[in-house]
Amino acid sequence: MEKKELIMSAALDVFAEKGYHNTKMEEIADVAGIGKGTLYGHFTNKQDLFDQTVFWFLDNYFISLEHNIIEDDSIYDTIYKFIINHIDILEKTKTSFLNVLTDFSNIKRSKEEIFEFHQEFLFNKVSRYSKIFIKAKERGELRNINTELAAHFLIGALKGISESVLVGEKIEDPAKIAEEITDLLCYGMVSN
Amino acid sequence: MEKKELIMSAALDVFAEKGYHNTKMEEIADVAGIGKGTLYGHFTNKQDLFDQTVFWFLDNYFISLEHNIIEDDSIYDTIYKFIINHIDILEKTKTSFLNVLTDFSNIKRSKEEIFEFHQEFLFNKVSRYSKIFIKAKERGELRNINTELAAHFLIGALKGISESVLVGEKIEDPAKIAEEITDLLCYGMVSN
Amino acid sequence: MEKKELIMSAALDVFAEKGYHNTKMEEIADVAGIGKGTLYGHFTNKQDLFDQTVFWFLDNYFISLEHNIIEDDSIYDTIYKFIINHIDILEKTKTSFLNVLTDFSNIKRSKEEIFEFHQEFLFNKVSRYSKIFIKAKERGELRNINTELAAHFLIGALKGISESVLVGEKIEDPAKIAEEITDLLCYGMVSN
Amino acid sequence: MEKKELIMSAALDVFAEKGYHNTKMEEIADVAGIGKGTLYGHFTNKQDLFDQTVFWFLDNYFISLEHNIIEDDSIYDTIYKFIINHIDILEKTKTSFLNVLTDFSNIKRSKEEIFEFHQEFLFNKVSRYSKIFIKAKERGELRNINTELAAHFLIGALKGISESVLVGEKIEDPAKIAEEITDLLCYGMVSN
DNA sequence: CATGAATGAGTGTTCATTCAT
DNA sequence: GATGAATGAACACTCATTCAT
Repeated sequence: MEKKELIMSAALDVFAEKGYHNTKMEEIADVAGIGKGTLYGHFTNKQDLFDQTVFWFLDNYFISLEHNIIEDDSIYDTIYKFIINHIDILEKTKTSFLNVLTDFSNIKRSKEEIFEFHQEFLFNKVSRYSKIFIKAKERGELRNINTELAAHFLIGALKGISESVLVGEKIEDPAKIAEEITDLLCYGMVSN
Repeated sequence: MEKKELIMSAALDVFAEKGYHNTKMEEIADVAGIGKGTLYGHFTNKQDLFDQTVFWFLDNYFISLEHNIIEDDSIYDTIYKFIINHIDILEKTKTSFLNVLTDFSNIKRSKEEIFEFHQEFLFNKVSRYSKIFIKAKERGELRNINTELAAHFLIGALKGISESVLVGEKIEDPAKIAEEITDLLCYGMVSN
Repeated sequence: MEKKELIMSAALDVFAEKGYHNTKMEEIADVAGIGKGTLYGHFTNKQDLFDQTVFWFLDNYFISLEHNIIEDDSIYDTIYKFIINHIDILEKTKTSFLNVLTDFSNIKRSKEEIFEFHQEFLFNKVSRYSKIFIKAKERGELRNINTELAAHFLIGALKGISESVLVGEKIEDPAKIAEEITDLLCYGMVSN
Repeated sequence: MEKKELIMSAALDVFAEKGYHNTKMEEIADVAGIGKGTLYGHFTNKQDLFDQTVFWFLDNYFISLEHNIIEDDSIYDTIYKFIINHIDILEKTKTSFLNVLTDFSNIKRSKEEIFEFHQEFLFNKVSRYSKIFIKAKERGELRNINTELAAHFLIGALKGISESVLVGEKIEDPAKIAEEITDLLCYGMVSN
């Protein structure tokens, strides 16, 4: 792993555990096992380190999220694998990094930057999740639903899982949760 | 409005716009039109002001959320009114205060406090939303679904709406959004 | 007791226990059982309250110090009674207020004020103690010693007693201490 | 001189001149010619800086106090040299730091800390001064006097000298003062 | 290129003092 | 005159960032 990734990996851990404002550059350096000054050779400043770390994490997250999913998978299988993969990542990163993402808007930025960031980040996030629904719709599996909305449902559920983990709960049966989410998303809640 | 509410109202605006760490006590005082020192006559410290403001907002939020909803409303009508009310509150508070809530865990607290808070807050939040699904289930309107999960779906959708507003989008047609959400939650996404 | 003395009495207790800078005007008011604002009806400000309290205490202290001492007393008897009276006052005020006196110079004042105060206060203090030695010298009881110096010896001894009390020690045998001090001052320490 | 001593030296000057509570960390930094933040690299906080400075000063003070004193010196010579050394230190430090010492108990501490400190500090101080009397007693030079009491006499006299300096007086003739103090302590004040 | 000692701008909080009641 | 809610100046301390080594 190159130095820059080493730093982002350390930063990910610390940011995720403490949030942006409670994370000290020195602690990141300590966790990375390097000197404080070295951070500034790779990143302009704290905000830059945070931003790059988040996008680096997201890239990895979305790649991992699609692990094992193949083109032909039904929407059911796709979501099911999403959940399993998500829980897997949660356990690996040992933290609910997703929670940090909300921090994004709380970093001191100008209104314009916040706006721009949200545009980019939210679009990025939602569109990534929407993708699967759009594909399924194209395959004719789905009714004419609002795919973005479905993405938000899914994100809400994943957030709920993350929060449970954050509170210290152990995910005993990922398969069951995956089934419940998929079932509810697919068939709705009303009795026939 | 008594002084304490005046302060919390100002705090709500500022916290929601800037997040906990970027909010200066002085600014809250300025917005409230009072002196900085006066804040400390009503709240122990910044964190206390934040905590009380959040819970005060939540209480009002949940009361407003149930506005117009009557006992006999079907689950469809209940959710529909939820959405409408939520959008209404969003516009009134002019901020997406819900986003601040995530800040909660990011304020410097001991692990134990974070844990305790999350237990209390998340349970509070989820259970409030779950309630309507539990009731509907009791009335026989729903399949044997996981009501907490449904709550997370709904929260995800509401969060999505909030984020849109945060990004500056205007909610053109609340009714349509309400219908979409309710429809998707009720009937799922698969084509029968 | 008139209001002003009531206040000074309360101030004495609090200043003596906590020192000037750790004493809050509100606490003095509380102890005096009056409102905070009332203090400012009797004293210009905190410093004025402190100054007046100190001089008021000193006046009482020096009066009490000479309790029971009569014109004809020998220097031995005079010092002996001084010690006894000093210990008595210490127990009554329950604090070693003398320690506060050193605080005088530590209050924020201009160089000139500090100078002026010290001139007045130290002169006052030392001359009061010196007086007895001067009288005794006049009566021919003493050698041609430096009376101010003798006063400092005595003050040092009294300070030592006060400190013992401050540390929590109980003065078991005032008479013995009084005898030791007087003896040492009178006859010196060398073996004839 | 290493950085830490440089800081304590500056702190000594400022604390001695203004007292604990009127001394700003920034001023100490200014006097030391360093940045405010640097102080915190060497000391935990203001109180820690004060405590360490006091004990550092005391160590140096007591070493200097015994300058030139040799084992065989009579009690007279020992005290004489004490006074001369004390005046010498006073002039070198240009401040009456001894006055600061009284501040010790006035810094905000818990009752327990004050107690513990006094125990340690006073014992330290008095026992250091007592030492010379104890030794002289062992050599048979002295009557069976209370050595602690003699120490308090001496401390009182030194305090008196310090106060004179504080008030701006110049010590014209240290030798004379030393003689007077020693004489009075040795032979007492009563005429044969 | 790496380091970490040094920096100083920035902010939460205290408390003497004021003044409307 | 008495009150105590309101005020805001003042200060200890933090931590992102720099730069000499």
